[in-house]
Amino acid sequence: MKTQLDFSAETAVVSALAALAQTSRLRVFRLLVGTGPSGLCPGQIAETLEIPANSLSFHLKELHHAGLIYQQREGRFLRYRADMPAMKELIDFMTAHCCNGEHCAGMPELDCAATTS
Amino acid sequence: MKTQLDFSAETAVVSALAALAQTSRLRVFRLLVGTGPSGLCPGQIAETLEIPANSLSFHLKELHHAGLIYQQREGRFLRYRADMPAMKELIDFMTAHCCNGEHCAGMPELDCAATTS
DNA sequence: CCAATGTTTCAATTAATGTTGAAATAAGGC
DNA sequence: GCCTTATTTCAACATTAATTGAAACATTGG
Repeated sequence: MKTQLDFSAETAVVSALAALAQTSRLRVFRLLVGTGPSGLCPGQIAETLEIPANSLSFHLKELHHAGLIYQQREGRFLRYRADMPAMKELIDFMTAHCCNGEHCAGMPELDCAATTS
Repeated sequence: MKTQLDFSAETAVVSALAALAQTSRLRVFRLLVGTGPSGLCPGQIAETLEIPANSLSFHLKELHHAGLIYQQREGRFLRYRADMPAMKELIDFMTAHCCNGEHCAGMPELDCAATTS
């Protein structure tokens, strides 16, 4: 078996990782995960995390575009929730490509000088 | 129990996510994971992924600073390997804060108009 | 010591990202 | 319809990240 990478889900994974690779956004997402199906409105998030409303809006959009959260209007409020299946997919990808699915050991040594033919 | 976030490992997690949130770096890391303990030298990585040597060096440094890979000199070669325990920690963090450790359901509804006291 | 190869650093450029204040939009209550 | 509140958009700015060519450094072999 040859060393080979599967680039199929790559762009989606990179987007999701990038969305979470920022302090404010990671906090927002964790907060939404913590509140579960009830979700939260931007006002509550902004107050809880002390993020200005427009900055938060920007970050929510990023998370939304990455497919990690979704929104639902409720009157004049907008409720955001974490997309748990999407997050599960991300973790599954990471797990699959971290330890090749299960273990992390045992590969034959390669000679650095021997370039791939 | 109150909604509360643990910011302890946050900066490390953000760094690791940021390191992986880039196509070239994700490919490099996945390649190193794939080769396991034998690791690879920059030359091999550059050739395999068709990344210019200096660009690769930049990305390797980023991954290294994020603690996801480590290097070991072997003569005039430098061997890079994925830091599997570090990756496992990252995945564990993600898992813990994705579904609160295990499940993803059941939280009481909150009223958006009711701000946290 | 010199030449050859592998790898990194440097400097410069370009592109992308995060933040902010002010203005605009959306919906509900009067 | 108008006021109030919630949320988003816009424009501008500051910061940071990615890419490249050229030069420098490190190590081995002759």
